Amino acid sequence: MGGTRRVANDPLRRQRILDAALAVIAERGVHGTSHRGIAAEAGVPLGSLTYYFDSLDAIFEQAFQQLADSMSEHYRTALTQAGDVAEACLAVTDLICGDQYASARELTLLHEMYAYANHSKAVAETCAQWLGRSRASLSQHFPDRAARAIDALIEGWPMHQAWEHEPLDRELVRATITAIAQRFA
Amino acid sequence: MGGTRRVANDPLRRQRILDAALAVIAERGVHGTSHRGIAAEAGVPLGSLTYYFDSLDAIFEQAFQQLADSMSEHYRTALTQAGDVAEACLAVTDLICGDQYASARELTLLHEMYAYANHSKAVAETCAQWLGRSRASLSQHFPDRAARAIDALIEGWPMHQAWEHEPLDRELVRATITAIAQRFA
DNA sequence: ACCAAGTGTGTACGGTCGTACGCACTTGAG
DNA sequence: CTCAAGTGCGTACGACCGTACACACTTGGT
Repeated sequence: MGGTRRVANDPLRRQRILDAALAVIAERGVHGTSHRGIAAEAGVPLGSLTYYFDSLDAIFEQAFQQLADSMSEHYRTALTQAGDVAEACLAVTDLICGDQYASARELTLLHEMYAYANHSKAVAETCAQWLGRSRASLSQHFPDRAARAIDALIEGWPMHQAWEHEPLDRELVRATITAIAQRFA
Repeated sequence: MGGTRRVANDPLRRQRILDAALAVIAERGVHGTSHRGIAAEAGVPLGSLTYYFDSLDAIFEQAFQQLADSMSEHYRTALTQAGDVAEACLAVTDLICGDQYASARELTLLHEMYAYANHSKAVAETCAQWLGRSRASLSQHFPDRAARAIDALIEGWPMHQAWEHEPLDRELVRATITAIAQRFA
């Protein structure tokens, strides 16, 4: 029953468009991102974008959703690998200081996502989910109150660092995390 | 010597344009802000914008500079009024939880500024200055290491809160600040 | 009074944007 | 093979954008 089934010729194209969108946003910001820029970056014709996505806003929404998903996942694995609280503190320190979470590209994209979320209901929801998942990862090792405080720190420290000229003091970060963990143990 | 001196008819106009720019950015984001939108908000003709400012980027740069200045000032007075470390901890708690620094409007504008700074040398410099001044205010009461950690928290916590549904736990914030202050006393 | 020069604005132009849409191509059912 | 239906794309259109600029207005010096 139900009509004939057709198969997409290029099922990866949709994904490549989303990747290209994030690349353009990282380089030029949401304010400098257009259908044509994304199409050029992805190497697909302009018509493809309107075929796969309803609007430019829809592209942003789904691209940011993908960003949040991949960051949540990275976040989760980093904390799941930790065996005890001490290791968890170290994992968090790496998250803050390392080039993994805090790479310039991811930080830039995060800023763009937060800015965009203030004007998009859908992306605001994405942010809320990403927040919830990051706290859930933290809760594997820390009590709720500590998780909240540490989460705020993970957010704020790399953001501050983005405008700083000197590198982040790794030992200072570790000591701060440990102090919070002990305070709310 | 030097030609004749002329006087501006409306010396406040420049300032009103900058205020209008921030209003439009807060409401529609940088990506939705145009010369015409700002002109309508300020109640001035379109030509005024190109007369007072070289380009739209220049307007953004100066509007964000003004934002950073006013926030730095608010920040500084809040901390200067504190008499000792305990009062400073309370002042910081207010900064994080209160509606003053953390009002939805200021938070939105901050997100927009950070996002824009990744693509503008001038605004990046504005961010760096604003960061330096906030840490200087903190240094009135806290040693350098504590100031850095607390500063990160002030940045991250309200940002996190923006996507949270329940209100911030004021007592948790105070306890965290105090713990950091004691750890690096 | 007259003029040079600074102040302010309405309009228009070239360009880019988001999106719609007609058309070619592909494919599986009959 | 035939064809209906889904897939994919080139092009075009109306809207809006940033900016330039010609032109009026105001004012201080002479």
